[in-house]
This record gives sequence, C-alpha cells and structure tokens, in this order.
Amino acid sequence: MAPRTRRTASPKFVIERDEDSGESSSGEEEEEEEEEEVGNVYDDSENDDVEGDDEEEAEETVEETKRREKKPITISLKKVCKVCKKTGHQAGFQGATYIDCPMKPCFLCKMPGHTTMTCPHRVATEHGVIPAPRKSTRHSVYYIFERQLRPHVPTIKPGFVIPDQVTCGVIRYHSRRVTCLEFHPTNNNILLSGDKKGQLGVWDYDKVSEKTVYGNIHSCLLNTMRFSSSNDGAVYGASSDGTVSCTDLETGLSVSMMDLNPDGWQGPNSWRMLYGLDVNSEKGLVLVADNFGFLYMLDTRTNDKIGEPVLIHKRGSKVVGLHCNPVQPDLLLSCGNDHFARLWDMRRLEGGSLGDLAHRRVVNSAYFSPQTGSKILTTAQDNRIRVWDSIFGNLESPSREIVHSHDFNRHLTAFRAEWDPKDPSESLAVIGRYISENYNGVALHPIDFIDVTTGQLVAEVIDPNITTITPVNKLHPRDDVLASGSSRSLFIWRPKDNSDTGQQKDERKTIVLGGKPDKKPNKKFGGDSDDSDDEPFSAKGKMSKAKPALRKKAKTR
DNA sequence: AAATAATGTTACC
DNA sequence: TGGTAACCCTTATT
Repeated sequence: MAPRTRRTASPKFVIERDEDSGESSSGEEEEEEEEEEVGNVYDDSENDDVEGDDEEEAEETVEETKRREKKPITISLKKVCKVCKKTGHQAGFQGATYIDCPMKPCFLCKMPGHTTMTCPHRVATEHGVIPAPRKSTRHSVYYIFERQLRPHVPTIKPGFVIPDQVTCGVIRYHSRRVTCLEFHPTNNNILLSGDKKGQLGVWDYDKVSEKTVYGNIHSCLLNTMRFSSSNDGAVYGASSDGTVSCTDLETGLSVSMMDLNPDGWQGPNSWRMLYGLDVNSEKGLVLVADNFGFLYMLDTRTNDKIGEPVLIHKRGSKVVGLHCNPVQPDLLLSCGNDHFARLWDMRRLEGGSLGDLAHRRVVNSAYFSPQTGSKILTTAQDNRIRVWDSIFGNLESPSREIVHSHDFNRHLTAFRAEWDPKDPSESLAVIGRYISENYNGVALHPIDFIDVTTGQLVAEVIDPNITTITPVNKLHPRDDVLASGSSRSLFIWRPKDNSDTGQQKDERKTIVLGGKPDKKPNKKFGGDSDDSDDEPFSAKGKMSKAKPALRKKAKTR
C-alpha cells in the first residue's frame, strides 16, 4: 500500500504565480439608517461635523464656547463593521461564536463568496485536500541521496495516541508570550521554553514546582532552541537579538557563540535577527539563519564561525526555519519569507538549492519527517499545511494541501505544524488553531492533530480553562506527552486513558502559578499556594471565566 | 465592562 | 528596492 511514486523524466520546476482571487463584492451599500450612540469610532470620515475637530480656531466667541459646552456630546453615526468599515453588518463575537465580515474572503480558506461559518473546510478538514498527483519525474535529489534515503512506510498504520488532557501546567510562567518549546533529549520530564523577552525556562513537569527562568541569556525573542544530540548538557538558542547562545542547564551559564550586532543598534536596516536554528551533530555544526537571507555555520567544538555566511533565501528576506535531515546529514531544509522552502546539499551550498518548494505566502516552518526524513511538512501563512510526500518527487507542487486556520497575527507566535516524532507511519502532526469554536458557550481554540496523509482531523484537543490561542506545541520524543505554550503559560497534556490499571486517571490537575504574583491575590490560592490542585486553573480573569461542564467536550456546530 | 496599549511584520505599491 | 499602510477570531491591564 501507500504506493511510492517513481519518476523517470528530468526534473522540472514551474513556479505558479498567485492567481488573483478577487474580493466578494455583493450587495454593496445596504441603506440601513440604524443610528447608534457611539463614543468611540475607528473611522470618522463619514461624519464631518463631529465635535472637537476644529482645534485650529484660535479665537472663539463666548457664545460659541457656551454653545459648545452645552451641546451634549452625542455622536450619531451608523454602526460600522470593524473589519470593512461598512454598514449593515457587524463582524465580531456574538457570545462565543465569531461572525465574519461578509465583505472579506473567508477567514479560513481565503476564498471569496462565503465566510468561515459556511466554509466547507470548517465542517470537514479533508474536504479541500488536494490528492497527490501521479508523479512521473524523478528529482535530482533522488540520485544524490538515493542510498541514504529510501522511503518506506509501514503498511499498517497504528492507532494514534492523542494526549488530550491537561495534567499539569504553569500559569503565567513567562512574563511574555512563549515562543518555543523543547524537550530535554534524555531527561524525560524536563521541558525548556523560550519567550518573547529572550528568557529561557527550565521546568520539571514531574515535580511541577521545580522551575527556573534564566533571564540574562538573550535580550529579545528566543526564536528557536535545540539540543546537540552528542551533548545533552547544553542547549543552543537563536534570538532576535542576533546572538546564538549555548547554555549549560546544570549551571545556567551561557556563552554567546556569535553576535551579529556587535556595534549595537544602528537602525532597523542593519539590525540582524536570528530565527532558524538546527544542530548537525554528525558534522559538529550549529546552523543559524538571519532576517537578511543568510545562513551561518558554527563549530560546536571551537564555538567559532565557519566560513562566510551564505545567501540561501531572497536577499533581505527573513529565513524563519532550518532543519537537518534525520537520515542524511548533508541534506538541509530551510524556509522563509520569500514564500519558499528550500532543499540544500550542505557540501555545495554555493551551487544553489537542490529544490525549491513554492508556497503562496510566507512559510512559517518546514520539517523533514522524523524517521525516514523523506517527507516534508510545511506551514504557510495562506492557512495551508502542505505535505511533500517524497523529496525524491518533483517538487513543483505538494502532494497534499490541508486548509487549516493558523493566520499570522503580530501578537502571536507563528504557528508551526510539527510531526509526531513517535509515529512510525510519519503521518501525525500537531498544530494549534487560530479560529475558535463554540464549545458549550465558550470560545476555545483547539490544538489539532491531523493525519497529514489523508488530511483528516484526528483530534482537536481543548481544555475549557484554556481560552487563549495555543500556537506553540511540541510532542515528546518518547512519551505520549504534548507540551503546549499558550500566551505566557505552559501545559502538559497526556492521553486520557493511559493508566495500566485501566482506570481513569486522577482527573485533578496540578496547576502552578508562575511569574509575578497577582496584585489582587486570588482567594482560592492565597499567598503562595504554589501547588494547589483543588481547583484547576482558576488563576484569575479569563482563565476562570470559562467554566462549562469541565472537560466535557461538546462541540456546537 | 469597556477601552486601550503593547506590539512588528507583511503585503503592496 | 524601499517606503508605508494595514492589521480581520490577541492579551493583559486599567
């Protein structure tokens, strides 16, 4: 089963240009004269005589001043959609259900003519999956790495184990939003987390309260962390401050292996930021890439830069991701803001890429499949997850495109679909969802598990107490554990029914408050009830607002 | 509870 | 390529 595609013709690269998807413009100006009292408006262009915009009149008569003072400050104007500024409809939440602006293309699939409410992809994720075309060309990558890379997929797909229950977490662990997560390679219960401030968290989620945050390693966004597989005592980090850090977790001591901004801030045109990072253990290299399109290589023994930076994406554009092939150390994958993911032969970087994977928007991430390294999973800002089933294939088009809501938002860490490293069939991926679903009257943003070979939504996991979007997710390399970063909080998820007794696991969760304490301390927790577990996450505010039938997942569609 | 600030990045011309 | 407007389901705080 799962027939491998074989190619015979020479490689071809056709780059499709964006087809213009016009906007749905139906029923323009509905003449609805609904007048409303509004004190704050986004757009005052429609009401020319709003009070208070005549500042330049230096001299006023007393009469005028009086009149002005007496006149009630009532601004009458039409109710306007906050998205398109037109009247007759309103975008936004109605209770826990979001109503789209009908003037815009669908917020999910980006096609005009409907909204997310009626989008076919909302009902069935696999609806819009493009099946793999029968490919008949053999790409040059095949010949170069034929010996190392041979696609083999188990014929029988095992059932997926989904960690769908929060077992513990740290509320407000970080002082800013979480940007990346990484499990310790050998120490099973250690989770590292990076944040927007550049801080590095080390958390033993088995002893939930054992957590530290290192604050002096980076000065802003810690974008990627990775361990060396040859030395699990040190973790490398790439930051928007332009440095690469190497941190010893035992001592907390960190060294800066590279600084791309030695002269400090000289303006935005010269400030260099590092996003993608990976470790090539076989070659003893740390690879990082910057926001101007360049790749840098560092020697893990000497901590020195090797060679000159190489331009691997469009000049001046951000390289957001790097990934070394798990099987073939010479094979590198990159992705960036120039809408491409690219395959490289590390031995001949200057010779140009081995293949370019075209996307319609920025590519947030690109990962080789974890076992054979023969598939590629990409997440792009056009709300599509793509699967390139065989890197031996012609790379003109992906073999799967899965519509999934993971829009860019400047306040959110970019979404990345990631493989389950334990899945022998290399088909399960996890990614957070942007748009919410109304679950028993509460808007929640699930974490999706998708079978990327079929496009099927395998599971959408939620916790009624987590009402924030969860863009950062990491599956454990060995255990059935999901770590997720949502805003400033961290959570650990495990399968509902994985106890050897066959009984339901203890439902209680251990939630710890991290970071700075509440100004108005929650009574339930008192001052320092650090590992109180009598009530799940009632930290405060939104976290405790959502209180529908606990963990009863009931979708309302 | 309603308003707002903090916040960069992308798309497009 | 450089400059600049947009920005649409954020989150936390006041």
